[in-house]
Amino acid sequence: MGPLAEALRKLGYPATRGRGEILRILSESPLPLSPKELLDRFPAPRPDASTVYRNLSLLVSLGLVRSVALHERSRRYELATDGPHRHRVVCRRCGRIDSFQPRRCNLSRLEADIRGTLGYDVKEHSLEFFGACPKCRTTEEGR
Amino acid sequence: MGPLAEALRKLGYPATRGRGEILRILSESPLPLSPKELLDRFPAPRPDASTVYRNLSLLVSLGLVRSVALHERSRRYELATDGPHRHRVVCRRCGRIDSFQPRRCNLSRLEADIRGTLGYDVKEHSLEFFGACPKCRTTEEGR
DNA sequence: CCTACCGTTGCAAAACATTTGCATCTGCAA
DNA sequence: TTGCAGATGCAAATGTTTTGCAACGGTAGG
Repeated sequence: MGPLAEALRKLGYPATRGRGEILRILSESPLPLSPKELLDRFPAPRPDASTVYRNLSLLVSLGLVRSVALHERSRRYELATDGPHRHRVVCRRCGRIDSFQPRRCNLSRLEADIRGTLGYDVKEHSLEFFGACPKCRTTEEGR
Repeated sequence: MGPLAEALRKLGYPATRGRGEILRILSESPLPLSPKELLDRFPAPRPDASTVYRNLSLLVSLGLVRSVALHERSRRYELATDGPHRHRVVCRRCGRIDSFQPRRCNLSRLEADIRGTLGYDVKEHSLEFFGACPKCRTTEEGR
């Protein structure tokens, strides 16, 4: 029984198989997954889609999982428990996604500005880059 | 006939009423709008939702409009033609959205890193902040 | 100003994503 | 081992976005 079961139970929620699998699958994926992709990677017996949605939203509200918005039709999800968050780079041409960990987010200054100007207490941010991946870049040059 | 009609025609697409209205409505909104909100602000006769979707995707592909992802169920859209892009601050509690224009995006260094490390030619980025707005902050303090 | 053509629009329906109600089942604590 | 709160499966509702098709409208050329 992993630390996730522990974390869940500590928060007062049963550590069911579905929840454990979601956390395991996300932890094994280098990229954030859509609910559909997540479901596809479930070992049999697969839970119902509604169960996956319900659990994702529980895990998000508990802070164990976080959503990633890549301007697609559906959201993606990643584990929020290992280390600082990651940033994404998406290829506009072929859809390839890469992620990287910033040395350090030098956005604290900007966050302080926001607090001063707009009065928000900023707790999180998300930052995504869009462009052309190495492969598509060379293809694109012949335009 | 505005400069938008001109821009459209220059690109080989008819400047229809629907397209003009989308650009006008977006230009008058301080915040990015969902397709639904956009439709709600159309003066009668309102176009069909499918027309709005079709035109949004055309305008995005032409670079006149851009999508904004705020981790919601549907995307939002904003004008891409006036000045540099804006960043968003979203209140996790009440959903309030504010936007601001960064003095300058000091992300060029990060973009150079990405080019060097991952090989991407980065053309755009989006940055959103999440937290508690002034009003919700005071409410929250009593937790 | 008129015409023909191509692309756009409305409408209906399909496809897809997400949420909800309810009866049944399961994890957990006593 | 039992009881109960909460989780799950299933079906259906809801919301979002896409698509097919026939009718319509904007534009360029006459």
